[in-house]
Amino acid sequence: MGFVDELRWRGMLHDIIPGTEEQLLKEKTAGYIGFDPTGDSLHVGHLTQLMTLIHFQQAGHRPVALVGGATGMVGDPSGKSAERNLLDEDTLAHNVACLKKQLAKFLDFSAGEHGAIMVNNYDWFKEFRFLDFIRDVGKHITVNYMMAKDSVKKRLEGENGLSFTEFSYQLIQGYDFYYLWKNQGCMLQMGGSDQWGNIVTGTELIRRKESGSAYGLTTQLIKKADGNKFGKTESGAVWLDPEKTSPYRYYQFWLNASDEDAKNWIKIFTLKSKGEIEALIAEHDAAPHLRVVQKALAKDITIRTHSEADYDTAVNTSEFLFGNGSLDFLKDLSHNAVLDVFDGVPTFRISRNTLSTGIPIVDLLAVDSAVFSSKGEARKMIQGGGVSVNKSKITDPAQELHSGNLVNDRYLIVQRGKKNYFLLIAE
RNA sequence: GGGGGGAUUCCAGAGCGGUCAAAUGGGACGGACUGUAAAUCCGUUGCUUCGGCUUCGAAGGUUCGAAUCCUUCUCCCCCCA
Repeated sequence: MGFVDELRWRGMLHDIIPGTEEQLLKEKTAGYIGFDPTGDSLHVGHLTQLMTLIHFQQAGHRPVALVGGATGMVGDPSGKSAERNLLDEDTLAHNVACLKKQLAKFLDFSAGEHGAIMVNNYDWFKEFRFLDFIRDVGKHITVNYMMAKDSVKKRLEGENGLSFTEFSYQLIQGYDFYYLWKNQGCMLQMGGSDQWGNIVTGTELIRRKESGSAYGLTTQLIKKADGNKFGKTESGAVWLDPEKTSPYRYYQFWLNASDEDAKNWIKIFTLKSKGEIEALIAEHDAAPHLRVVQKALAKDITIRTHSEADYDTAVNTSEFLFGNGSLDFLKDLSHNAVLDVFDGVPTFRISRNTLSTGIPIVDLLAVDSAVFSSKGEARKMIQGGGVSVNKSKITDPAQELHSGNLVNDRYLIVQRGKKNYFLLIAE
C-alpha cells in the first residue's frame, strides 16, 4: 500500500496537492515536516506529525524533521488570533536542542537511503542578509498572494492587526521548502491542516523561482468526539517529556480515551495493520468494558514514547491505584520504589511528632498538608464520603490519626475522590 | 470633546435599604451507577474554634441596619462629534 493510501485509510489525510500521490508512487522521495520550538518539549498534539513521518519512512521514503530555529523567531500567524510574543534566542536554542532529542527517539536515522535527517532552518537563515532575502525570495511572491492566505486575512479583518514580522512568516517557511528542495532533493512538505497555506507558498516559490515541481499534503486535526480539544487534561497539555508528564500520566491519558476516540486514534497513533485494528475493535465491541482498544492504544504509544519498562511501571501503578490493589503491595517495596509508584502524585511531608499524639484528620489534611485548602472543605468532603485514608473510607470528620495508621511506619495514602491520590510521608 | 450604561462570590447573571454568604444557569469537585467511560441522578462549591467572622471595583459617608442610598476615585462598555 502506498503512503498516501496508508494515511487515507487511517483517516489522517486532510488535503493533498494534485500529483503528490503519483510522485510518491513513482520514486523514493524525501519529505519534511517542520516543528516549532515554542516549547522545550513536544506534546501529544505533535504526535500526528511524528506518525506521519514514521509512516513515510516505512513506505521507503526519506523523512526530514525540520526544527524551526529561524521560523520560531518570527512566529507563525496560522490559527493565532493575536500577535505572539517573541522568544529570546537562548530560550529558542534550548528548545531546539530539546526537540531534536525527542524527535530522534521516533525516527530511524540509520536506515541508509531512507534514513531520517534532522535539520534546523536557523542554519541557512542566520547568514541570510535581509536585502538578499527580499531580492531573492520576496521578489517572487506578490503581497496580493500573501494577503489572500486565510491566516493573514483573518488577522487583517480582526481587531488585533498583524505585524510585518508575522506577515513575513509564510515567506520564511516557503523559503525553507525551497532550500530543502534545492539542497536535499526534498520534494514534499507535510504538516497539520493549518499549514496548508504555508506549504502552498513553498511550492509556489519553487515553481516561480526554478520552475520546479514540489508537493504537499496536510493531516487532519485530531478531535475528540465530545468536542473538546485533543491533548489537554485538567492538568494541562500532555507532554512527551517524562519530566513534564510522567509515563504513568501519559499512559492514563490514552487509557482514558472514550470508545469512539480510541477507535479513531488507534489508527492514527499506532502502526498496527488494518486487520489487527479491526480485530481489536471487534473484540472491544464484544466486551466494551474490557477496553481492549484503549489498552492496546495506550500500550503501543507509551512504549514508543517512553520505554517498555515505563509501560510496565505505568500498568502496575494503575492496577494498584485503580484496581483492588491492597496496601500489602507496598510492604515489599523500598522507599524509592514507593516514590516511583506515586510518581506524579502530590506528596507532602509531615512531622512524626504531630502524629505521635494523634491529630484530627481535618487538621492533617488542611493544615499540615494541602490536600484540602480549608478545614471546611475537608470536613464537607468527608461528610460527602469522598475521602479515604489507606484505602478505607473516612466517615467521621472528627476522627484522629496517629502513628499506628502509618503504612510501612512511614506513609499515609490519602484519596480525595477515587482518582486523586496524595502521599503523606512522615519524617 | 459631549451623552449614556456598567463593575456582584470560578464564569455568566439576578438582587436595588432589613427575611442576603447573596436567586438561577454553567463550570469545578465529590457521591451513586459504571468500564478508571458516556449518559443520568444526588450532594458540595467564602472562612470558621460552628459562637461567629470577612465578602458584592476602591475609599469615605448617611442609617439602628447597605450589595442595595450619597460623595470621590479607578476601570470597562455603548452612542454622538
